[in-house]
Amino acid sequence: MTHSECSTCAIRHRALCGALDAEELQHLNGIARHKHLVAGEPILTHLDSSISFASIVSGVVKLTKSLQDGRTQIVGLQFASDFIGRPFQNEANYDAEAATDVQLCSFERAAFEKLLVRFPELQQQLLKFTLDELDSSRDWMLLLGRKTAREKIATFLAMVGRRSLVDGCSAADQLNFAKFDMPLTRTDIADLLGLTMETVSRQLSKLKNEGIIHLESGRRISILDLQKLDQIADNL
Amino acid sequence: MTHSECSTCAIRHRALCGALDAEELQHLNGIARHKHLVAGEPILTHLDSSISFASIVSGVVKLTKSLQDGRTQIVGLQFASDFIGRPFQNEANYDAEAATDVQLCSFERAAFEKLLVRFPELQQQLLKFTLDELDSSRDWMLLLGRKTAREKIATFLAMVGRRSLVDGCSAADQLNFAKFDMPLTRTDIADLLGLTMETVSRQLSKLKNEGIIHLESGRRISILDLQKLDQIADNL
DNA sequence: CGTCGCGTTGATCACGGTCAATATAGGTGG
DNA sequence: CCACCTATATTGACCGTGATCAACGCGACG
Repeated sequence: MTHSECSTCAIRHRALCGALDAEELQHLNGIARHKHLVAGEPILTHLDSSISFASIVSGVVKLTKSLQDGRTQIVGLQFASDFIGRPFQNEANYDAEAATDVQLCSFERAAFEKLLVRFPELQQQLLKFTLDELDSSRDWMLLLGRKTAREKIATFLAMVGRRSLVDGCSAADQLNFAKFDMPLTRTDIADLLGLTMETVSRQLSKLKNEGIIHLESGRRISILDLQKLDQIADNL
Repeated sequence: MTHSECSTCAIRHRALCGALDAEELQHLNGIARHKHLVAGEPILTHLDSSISFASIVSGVVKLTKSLQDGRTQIVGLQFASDFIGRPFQNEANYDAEAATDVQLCSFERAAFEKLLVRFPELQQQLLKFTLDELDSSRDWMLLLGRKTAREKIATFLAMVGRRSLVDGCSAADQLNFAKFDMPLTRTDIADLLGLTMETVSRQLSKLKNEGIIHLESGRRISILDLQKLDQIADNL
């Protein structure tokens, strides 16, 4: 809940605020509040959007939609430097919740929307972010509509693996190996890929037996052959 | 290929240009070119984006993505007044093609992007459009990942049916009935819903036998009970 | 040490896919 | 205007992937 200094912020140049110069940044900093959430905490609901807007400083956030009978689909995974919230509309049409412990840099709605009008660079950055998200949601539509369970799992592992290479800043020059803590439960993975958790578990076991990945203690995963995963993902 | 007068344009107030006042509109009009495409014609490819940006004046455009082996997913359906193109990036990561005959109001890339910087209202309108598209792509992810074939078809029919109520300006006050020409082939519908065209055909026949819709001559469809479709769509 | 949440594995089932035959509708030329 | 042709759509029989139901394993924590 403190005003910390933006200039030392880990996501200063990758996040939305990266579009602003030092002087403009002061205004954003003035309305920013840091929040820490533990895994499972809701961030915003289609009913109550307690936090209007935020940049993710660390951790993973899942965006979900559900049918009345409980069937759930994760419609977006957000990582450090990603933006959360639905401008120009009081309520989002999805729920957001912390998948891991999460640190947010959050903004109150009215104040943030004022800055959006005042600084076109900020609005342009938000537009770029939104266009990128739209691109990846279209990739995901192809996955959900047309890929097999095996291809889905491979696509997902390659994605998370690559992201951990970047974030973890690993010295893996060969770029064919990754080791990370899976930020999602098996059920979450199922809800992201449009599968059941049993199918997720089976497919992971299969990849393990084929020597493509290694599963130690539930959450800890090693990708032994990232290239092979890419091949499986796109059916090459 | 003519400069027509924007003030008489059918989509003047619903499309991107709706954000501009008469004077600003002159600048946009100056770079606009009208194009007519027949069904099946490509609009932009991830390889060649011959038309950089455009508003749809009439007709339906489908955005598709494919795997190497030919499996295809429609990742977006665009109607009159919708915007086409990928700003801030030379190539889109999808293909766009005319699903029906289409009239476009198109813009050359560099000129349009200049206007985007010059008129923040235009950029804001584009942002709003993009956010709306992101919302509906998330709705579609829920459909693709979690709905049954029957629910998918019902959702789709209700969507197209409602849209035809608006466009066709029908006097259907009861709002429970719609009649329209399906703009997509069965294969297109299958690619949109993540099904095969056989399953699409079977589900349509089933709805027909249940008296919820009426199928005359392939493309012409009547929705006899729109409310019932909504119930099926969301499993109420 | 027992409980609880999470994950794995097995047996069976059903939804939707595949392959194939037939039907219908536009479209073209005689 | 009809005969023909090809696209597109419907229907049927069968099959396979992934869902469902259920038992068991395992680790964390009180």
